[in-house]
Amino acid sequence: MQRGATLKDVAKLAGVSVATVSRVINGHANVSAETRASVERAILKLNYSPNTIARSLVTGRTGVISLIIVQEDPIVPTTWFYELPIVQSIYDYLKGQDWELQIAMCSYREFQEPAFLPRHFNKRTVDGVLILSAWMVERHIVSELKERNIPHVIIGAHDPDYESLCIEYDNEGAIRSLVEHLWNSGHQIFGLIGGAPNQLHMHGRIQGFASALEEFGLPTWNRLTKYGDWSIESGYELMQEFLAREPNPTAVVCGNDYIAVGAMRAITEQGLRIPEDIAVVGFDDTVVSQIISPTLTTVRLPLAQAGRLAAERLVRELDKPSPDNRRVVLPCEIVIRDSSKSS
Amino acid sequence: MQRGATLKDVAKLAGVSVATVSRVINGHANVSAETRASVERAILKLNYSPNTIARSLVTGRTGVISLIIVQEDPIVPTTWFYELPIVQSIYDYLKGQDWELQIAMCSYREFQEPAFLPRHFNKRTVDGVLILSAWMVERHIVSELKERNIPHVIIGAHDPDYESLCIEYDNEGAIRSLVEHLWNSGHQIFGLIGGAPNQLHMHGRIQGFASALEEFGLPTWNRLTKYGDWSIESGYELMQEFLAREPNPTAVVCGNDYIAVGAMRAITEQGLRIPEDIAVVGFDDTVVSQIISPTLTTVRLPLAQAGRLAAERLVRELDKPSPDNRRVVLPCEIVIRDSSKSS
DNA sequence: TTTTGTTAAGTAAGCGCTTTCATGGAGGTG
DNA sequence: CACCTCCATGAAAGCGCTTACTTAACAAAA
Repeated sequence: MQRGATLKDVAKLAGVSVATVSRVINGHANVSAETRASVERAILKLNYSPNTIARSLVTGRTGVISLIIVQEDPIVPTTWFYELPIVQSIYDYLKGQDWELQIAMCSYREFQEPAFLPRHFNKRTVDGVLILSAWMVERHIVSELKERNIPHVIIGAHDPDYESLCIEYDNEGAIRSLVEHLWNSGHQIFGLIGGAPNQLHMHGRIQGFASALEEFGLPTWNRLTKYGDWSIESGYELMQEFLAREPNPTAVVCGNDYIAVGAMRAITEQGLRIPEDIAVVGFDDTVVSQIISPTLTTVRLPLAQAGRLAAERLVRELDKPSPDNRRVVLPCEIVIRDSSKSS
Repeated sequence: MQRGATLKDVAKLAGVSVATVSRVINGHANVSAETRASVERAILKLNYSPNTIARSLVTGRTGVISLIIVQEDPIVPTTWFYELPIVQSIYDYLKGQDWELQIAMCSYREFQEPAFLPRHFNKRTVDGVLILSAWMVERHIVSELKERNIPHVIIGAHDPDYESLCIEYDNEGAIRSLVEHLWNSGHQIFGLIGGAPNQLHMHGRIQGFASALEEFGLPTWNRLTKYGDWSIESGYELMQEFLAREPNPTAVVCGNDYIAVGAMRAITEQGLRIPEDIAVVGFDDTVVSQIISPTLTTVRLPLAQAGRLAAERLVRELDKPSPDNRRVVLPCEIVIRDSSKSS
């Protein structure tokens, strides 16, 4: 870092005091037009720009927001598809509002450790925090944040008491739409192949699955469920299990697109056709859903919208702390493709 | 941000001067063991941690590194697969070294504007910069950085004069291996479907393609090339053009996996078989290469390695500025799958 | 004994800014 | 003309830290 001109230099050149220069810079009233003009001339001449650090020391604000990306443990590269669109939209918004973005990544285990936040804020000096997590944000984390008086917004999850601002996806509604779509095509026996159920996403999807089938009056024995992880392999294996014993589901709802790809593989290997014999739907609308054959019906999460909204809310909270309505649940869009089209 | 205990508080509690406390914190010599112990006790008792901002103001260092992610204009979501692994590996390394990571994203057009860097460093106070770009980093950017005395490393590209530290991929070597592999399977007529040739990646791949074919003694008319963008659609259309007129290539090298997917679609639509009639290879080893049928031969870029290496070098430079060897070219691994297997 | 060196600790300046308080002049009022 | 108000400006404190300089104590050398 090179040191440029300071307030003092500008003041000297403009023939005024540093206080006046500071007033001009911060747009305060009570500065005469001529003084302002001469100060501005001096600023231009010296190519002056204020030292953010010094300013922060006085004001106690840094203009930096921290984004904590909470990840699987160990990290699963396929979750990356999910994270960058959110980062992008957060950044895009923050850029327009003149906030800086600092990022941190950690596993959900690390994140849960009581020592995590103290360590995190030890060195870091930020005004607010965005938490991108697929897991419940534990109570002690919210307390810690409150205690330190750091505004925060949770993206994709919530805390047990819904105390924090949070932006979530309507997983239940999405699953419900999916089930409705399949129901309308005449399906009666539904299978669910889930990913790790400790993730909140999955939790909502499981709930939605059960309640939708209930709503349609399906007997309990017609709702088959299996849980693995989020991989192609897991989908493949669990689908094989479904196929190994009666009753076979005629429609399979998968926790994400990768699981669906695995399931489709298992189905076609058995010589069964998709969607004629078994319909398959996924979740997340990743690029694979358009490439796989048949193309995969799936759910598009409003990732960019979530990121932007979270950033917006945090900035609003930072500008003037106010009790805001706490929870936002964003609707998801179902994307119908060939893997579930009724013939 | 909540204000906690200060140096002064610690000094008072320990019955010493602030200077002594500062010496203890920074591990300076000339502090007696008892004094140190009592200061440390006071620190613990007050749960004190130094104010990074105040420290930065004095030392002129912030402990923050900025990562500038330079993107297509408009943004193409499919490049995200590329960026996050790099961010991840950078972060992982920096975390261990106690550096913070601030990120910025911009289009390559914005990045090239003379006003970009001044504006960027206006507010931002960072010690070093990592530039993730697929385009040549222009001379004036390097000068600006030099002038401001900000160490930097370029990832995935370079500047015209190779003045900056940079980490690149051996695109030429990768293409050469690919061509060699196809040559060994008996192919004689090669097609290349490229993405935007203004990207340095593509540049290296084009070069490598030409020189490899030269090396194998192929006549010029047997090297067919077409350029579009990086999308499935582009690959599809350009492949159709290849198929529309003689001579048809028997092996097609694509600029990335998406282009390859499009090309494969065009080929199978014509009733031709892959790889029997035409072999196809891609680039980037994205998840689609494993999902498409037949599975796609492709090239795996050492993304994580590049990110880590870049971070390492920057930190080393920051710790003790030293003329380092300037350029690193990382080898890529070719991943042979079904789309190019000789029968 | 006096001088010099060494070490532990303190004093105080200052990093570049914001902000409170003080000041003085211009203008308005009775 | 005395008084008050209002406004533009300046002086100076202080945000929390590092560090050059100083001091004091004590030991070793002369």
